[in-house]
Amino acid sequence: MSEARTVKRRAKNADLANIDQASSRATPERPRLRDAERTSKAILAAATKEFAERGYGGARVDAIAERAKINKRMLYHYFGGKDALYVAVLEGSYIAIRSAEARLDLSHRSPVEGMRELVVFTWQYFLDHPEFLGILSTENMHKARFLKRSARIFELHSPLVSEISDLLDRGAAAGDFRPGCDPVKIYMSIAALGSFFLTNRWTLSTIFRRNLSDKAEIDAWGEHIVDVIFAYLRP
Amino acid sequence: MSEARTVKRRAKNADLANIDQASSRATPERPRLRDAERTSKAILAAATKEFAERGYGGARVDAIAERAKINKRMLYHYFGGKDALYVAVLEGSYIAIRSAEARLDLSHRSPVEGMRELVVFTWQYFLDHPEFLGILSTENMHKARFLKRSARIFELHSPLVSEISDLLDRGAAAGDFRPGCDPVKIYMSIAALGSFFLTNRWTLSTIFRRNLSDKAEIDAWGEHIVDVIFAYLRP
Amino acid sequence: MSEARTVKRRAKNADLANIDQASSRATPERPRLRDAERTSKAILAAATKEFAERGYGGARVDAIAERAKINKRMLYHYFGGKDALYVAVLEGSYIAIRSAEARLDLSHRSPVEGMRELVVFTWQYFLDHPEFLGILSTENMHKARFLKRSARIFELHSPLVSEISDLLDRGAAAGDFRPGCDPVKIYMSIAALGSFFLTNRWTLSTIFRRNLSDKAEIDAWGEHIVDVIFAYLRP
Amino acid sequence: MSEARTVKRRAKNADLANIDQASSRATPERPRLRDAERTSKAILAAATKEFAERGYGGARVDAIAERAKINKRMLYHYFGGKDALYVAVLEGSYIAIRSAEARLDLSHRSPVEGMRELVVFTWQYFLDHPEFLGILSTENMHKARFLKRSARIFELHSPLVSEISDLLDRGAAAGDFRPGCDPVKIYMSIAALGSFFLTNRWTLSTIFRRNLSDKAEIDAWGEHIVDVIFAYLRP
DNA sequence: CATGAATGAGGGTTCATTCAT
DNA sequence: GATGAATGAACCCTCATTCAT
Repeated sequence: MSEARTVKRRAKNADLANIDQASSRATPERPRLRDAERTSKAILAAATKEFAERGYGGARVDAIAERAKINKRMLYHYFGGKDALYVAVLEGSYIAIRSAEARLDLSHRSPVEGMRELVVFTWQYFLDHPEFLGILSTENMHKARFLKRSARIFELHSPLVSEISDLLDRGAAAGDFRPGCDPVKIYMSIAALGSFFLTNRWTLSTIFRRNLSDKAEIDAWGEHIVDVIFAYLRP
Repeated sequence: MSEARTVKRRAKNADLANIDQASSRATPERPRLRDAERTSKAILAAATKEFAERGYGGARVDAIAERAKINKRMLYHYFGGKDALYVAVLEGSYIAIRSAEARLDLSHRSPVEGMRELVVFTWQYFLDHPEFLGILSTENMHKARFLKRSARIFELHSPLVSEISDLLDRGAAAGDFRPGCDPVKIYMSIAALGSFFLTNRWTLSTIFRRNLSDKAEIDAWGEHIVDVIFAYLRP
Repeated sequence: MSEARTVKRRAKNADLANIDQASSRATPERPRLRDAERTSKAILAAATKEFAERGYGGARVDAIAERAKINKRMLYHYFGGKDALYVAVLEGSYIAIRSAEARLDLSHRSPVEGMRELVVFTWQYFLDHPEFLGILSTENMHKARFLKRSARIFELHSPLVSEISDLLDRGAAAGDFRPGCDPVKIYMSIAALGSFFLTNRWTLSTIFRRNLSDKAEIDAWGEHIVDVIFAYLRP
Repeated sequence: MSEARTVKRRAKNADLANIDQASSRATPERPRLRDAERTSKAILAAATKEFAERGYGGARVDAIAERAKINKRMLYHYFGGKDALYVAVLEGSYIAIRSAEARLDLSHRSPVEGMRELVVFTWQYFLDHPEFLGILSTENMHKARFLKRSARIFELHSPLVSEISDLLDRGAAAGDFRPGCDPVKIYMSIAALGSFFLTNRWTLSTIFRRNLSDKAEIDAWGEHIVDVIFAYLRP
């Protein structure tokens, strides 16, 4: 039986970059009533945290509802189910980082300056948005099963590749970078160094008996990434 | 994991380095002897796969029993429960990689040769043992809660740091490497570049529309890691 | 996600004709422990009642567990789920009536005697097994969705058609029945008159203000069926 | 149904005989007038289908609202709730068939002609109004719990009994029918043969491997009903 | 040592209904 | 009158674990 009724409604919020501000509002004196947009943003923000912290399987719908301070039923009302909510979180996470990245405006900077900006931004973004790394980790554990469904995800990323490519070309032309670098490899190297440190710092801190969550260690690693990338780009 | 179940038994198997051989038996002519050891190895191997593929929360005790082709009750008999089994898997995974690493015998190689060997070995090990990365990912999602319990995990890693340190010192003395490099940072960089590519290749393949599971891409990335590390070490 | 794990186990009891005796046992002093056969029969008997009374959708898994006095979990252990349990009930119901019918041994009776026996048996069976009619009603509301899955259901019914066909042929040859009657139509007429009265007596009693659940009414209807069928068969 | 919800409102529409025309309006030139009546008829028509197809328990209030293309809240506004809506559907269904029947005007026909007319009409009505049989089936599964509440239901049916009684008396007097037939039994036989075939054809088609939804089969059964009834009435 | 039946505590999801606008 | 957001009570099902044999 179990005649699955099709989900009628999906997330309405295209731009999820401002998840953090979801709970702020013009009229705080009426906190949580009859406000569809606020409710759905609150659900998304709560779900992002829950999924990031516990993974898809470990995330609890009840916990999301509680975090969002909404009735569990609303989650189904707005998103249709755990799966669809997760997909919304996933897309929202990518949209958020790519939107922030786009604001860097790398094309108007010198190659060296732009590259440094990109590395520093990426590292800082990872630091400020641990949920993003958590979501990625979870999604990869599932071999990107959900992300593959997303039609627009590639288009979202082509500007990033173009901008890095542009930086590399200009850098090579100016003699700042060695020529022939693959922009995707560069980005992946930046992301690898940043992401690995932050997501794996718990086991790394244990096996090396060194608290990698200390500010000093974190700052040092940020500089390290810059050093590594520029050493690699050095002509 | 959230609901910490009291662990009643612990793994009885000290040396878990030979997980791979779990299902083979040294003396097939004596089929019913040492079944206890064989059973517990089968459980451990099955659990390693299951935990790596699905994470702690997603792993199913029934699935482990089925993979190991043993009665579920045996799992409790030998390991005491899901938690303890997971800890055994975790320790076993670290022991396995560190044991293999130790066999590299870096101290008898030239700095450049030894460093290349370490990078290549690490990359190859990650490629050959996807469970290892899966286990790490899971454990970090739990902020190394289980690993912290392990007393001997630090000792397991100090030889690694020493050997890298020795390589770096010898390399700096010989003028092959720039001086002052932190061996932990070097190892983390190697691991970061390898681990990130492999664990995140699913989402990366999707967002960049480039099949990173292709042999050519994998091989290219292996060389890329070597390039990056040596570029960074260049005096 | 919801990675549906395939049901591993199905009802083990092929012959479900003796559902009623499911709860009787040789050693009643140990009522409900570690007895797989008894447990699964108890579940089936309870499910048959529940599904018959409330339909598929209205039946509650909890209610079945309570009726069977077993832990709800066992129901999934033995049958895999509500769907599969329902299918087991459905098949069991058909097997039960066809088994009882087969014991009539119509081929050794005279055509008139045999036909009367069939009509009376059918009526009495419907009276004694209200669950059967309830199950049929439910299954038809779902347009036999589940029954269609059953491979063996047709074979189960061909002996019935053969036996009625034989009765009709012999009756026609003896001049007792008019020739050319369709055995399926005859059976359907018998079933129609019996089934309709019993399943619809609740509304019929109300609209005609006549208590059709009275023994006198029931007996009279039984005779009526015989009259109608024989009137139709009269040469 | 088990959980009796207190009915707060009742259907406002006394005459439900014209359910079929629910969505047509007499005066299309005044589009926004009498929308209340139109809305309530739309709800009723939608509910009739939904209840007939899925039963009381299986029917979804949301589905009814969607079918009727009205806001769910309106359903509560006009009918008070699922229970009361169901009762309205039930009464409407009976009123509809009895109204149509009354238009047969059996008292002005010869006994044989009238009886044939009644049989054919009933069969055709069942064919044309599958919802009616679905509603009856559902209501009987609940042992006519809701129908019993209806005060006027008996009066609705006494004309039918009278007319059949009149046919039988006139037929017996004319030597066309055997005397002493019970009009209720006759009607129930007609209904039984027609209803059983249609409601049970899904399982019957499966067990006898014969597609009873084929036009040929349906037509043949209609004739069969006439044959059976007249065989029974034959003096 | 080994088996598989049994269990209780949730997990995701759905439903009829009410409330604020 | 009409809308759709909000709710709490189930409902089906799953899981790690224990118990009897």
